[in-house]
Amino acid sequence: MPASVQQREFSANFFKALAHSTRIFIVEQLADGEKCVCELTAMIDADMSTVSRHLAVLKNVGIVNSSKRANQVFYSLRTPCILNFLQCIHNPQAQRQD
Amino acid sequence: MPASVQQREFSANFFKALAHSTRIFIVEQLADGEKCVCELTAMIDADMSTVSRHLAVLKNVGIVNSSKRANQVFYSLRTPCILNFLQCIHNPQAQRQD
DNA sequence: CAGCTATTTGTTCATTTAGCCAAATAGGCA
DNA sequence: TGCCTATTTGGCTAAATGAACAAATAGCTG
Repeated sequence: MPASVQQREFSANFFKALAHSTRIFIVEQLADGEKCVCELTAMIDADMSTVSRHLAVLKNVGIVNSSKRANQVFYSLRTPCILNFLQCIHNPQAQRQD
Repeated sequence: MPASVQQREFSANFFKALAHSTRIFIVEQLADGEKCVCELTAMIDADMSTVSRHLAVLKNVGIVNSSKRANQVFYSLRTPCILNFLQCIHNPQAQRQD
């Protein structure tokens, strides 16, 4: 699994996108199904513009998808394996798969 | 899997530690077994002090272990599930495990 | 002990990021 | 069309990060 320079850049950007507790929260919320910006904003103590930017960061690396219906934008999780990895982070020993 | 605020902070710091292509490279190299700072520095186009700081970042969140032997410090990977996750990042669809 | 090698840490500078507010955009609906 | 709601984007400031060089530390070895 020797990754190329481009692959490493991509991976680093992917991790960067997850490197914020608000974005982790968003990912966890989307595990239950899609949500619009307004729903997420209601759960997060921050401006809607801030939440929108967090979502843009996640979308930019393909972690979430967005679909516009009426005048709302719904975001959904596109990379559910993040959820597995979150478990591994908190319990590394139990998750060895080699 | 509703995480607590502290868990999310921890996860975010974990991802932050991986959010740099040099640190991804280090993790990949350590997949083959432990390496000392000088070996890693020889592979990376950066100052040894920079590599040492990258290793400190990884160690700080428990991604790597270090053990000093003679006057060298050897680093080893403590969270191998990162390697699985790297694969998932590049091929999300193939890795659904639900 | 003195000198050498490996590593870490202090300092500084440039770049990036997060947040808010305000303004712009887009899609209903009267 | 004109208003209202939902969302994104521009502009700004404060804080965090990454890198290099130099200095400090730690452990050999003569």
